[in-house]
Amino acid sequence: MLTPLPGEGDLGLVDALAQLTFAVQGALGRIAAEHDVSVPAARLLGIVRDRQPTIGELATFLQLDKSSVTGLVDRAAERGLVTRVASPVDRRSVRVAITAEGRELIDSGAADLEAEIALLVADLTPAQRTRLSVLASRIVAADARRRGFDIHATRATGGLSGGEARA
Amino acid sequence: MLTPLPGEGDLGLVDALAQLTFAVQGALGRIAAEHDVSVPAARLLGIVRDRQPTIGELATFLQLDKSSVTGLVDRAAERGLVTRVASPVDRRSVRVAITAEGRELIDSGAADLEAEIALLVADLTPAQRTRLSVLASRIVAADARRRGFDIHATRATGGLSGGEARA
DNA sequence: TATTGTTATACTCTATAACTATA
DNA sequence: TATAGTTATAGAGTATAACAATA
Repeated sequence: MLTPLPGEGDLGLVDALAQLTFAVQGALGRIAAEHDVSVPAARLLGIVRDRQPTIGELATFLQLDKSSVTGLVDRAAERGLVTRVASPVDRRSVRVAITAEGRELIDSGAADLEAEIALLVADLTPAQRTRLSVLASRIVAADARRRGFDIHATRATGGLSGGEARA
Repeated sequence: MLTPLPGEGDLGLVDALAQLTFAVQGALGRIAAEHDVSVPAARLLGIVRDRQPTIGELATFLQLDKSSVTGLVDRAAERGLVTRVASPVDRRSVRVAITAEGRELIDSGAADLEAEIALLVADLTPAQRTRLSVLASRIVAADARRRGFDIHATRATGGLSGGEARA
């Protein structure tokens, strides 16, 4: 048993985390839809907001195949949200950069997400919110470490960044 | 500010929750893939594991369009994981029931998920895990209430059930 | 030879609109 | 008329396999 003596109204750790996940993903999906982008596209913007990763790095960050990232970047580029920048050192490689329009979108979306999360945790006391934040951070940091990512490179990206990595 | 005085290593509530979400969804995705199903299909199985909802009810639970649910059920039925049962009271309506094969798959997947979550929270003390479970449960319950769902109808579905509803 | 990225292809998921059949 | 569900269609996301360009 993962949860020793689950109390009244406690779903148990597994169900509680899974359902929390669906609730947060739902919020992300609604916000992304309001801005006419998909969740993966929003996540891409969250990452390139602070970096200019290569396609391969993005594939690692997002745990997707390179070809999937090609398509993701294609569609975001068609919409003017990102651009491909030729690498000066390796002519096989490209770096993905955010545009002004893309930055505007992700900044606005991040603010919306903060508001949605505030709603979601409205029932918790400030102390409980801090506790949750600390516990979630610890889990994410451990997971990132396990996967070889450097979570401390993370900035406040509105949470749309997903896993962060060191180049 | 949602997070009063974020401490060392604290990502802040928004980023911590969002990234936790991606980590859990990643685990869900890996497990589903191991069983050769998609995450939405696994979620469908998690719901029909304990109920025989109509297409419309599923659409409400999953926050999807009816036509999306039709496709989801079509593909799951082709694979022998669920079946459509004619409603005796309303001949327009169908109920979706899980098959023995579907049940086997979801039971096995739920066990895998429990193991993955255990890994994810390996760094936490038992007391911290309980605390996290309680906080997450409270958030999910409040969200469900807000959306008009009855979370207390929930059973241990391996967390694959998503939002629960009263018929 | 190995790596970076793209292309071709196929499947799943999703929504909108139009439809059928019941109620 | 209204409701339950399906079909037709289109677009996004994803992976695999094969490929071109460069290292």
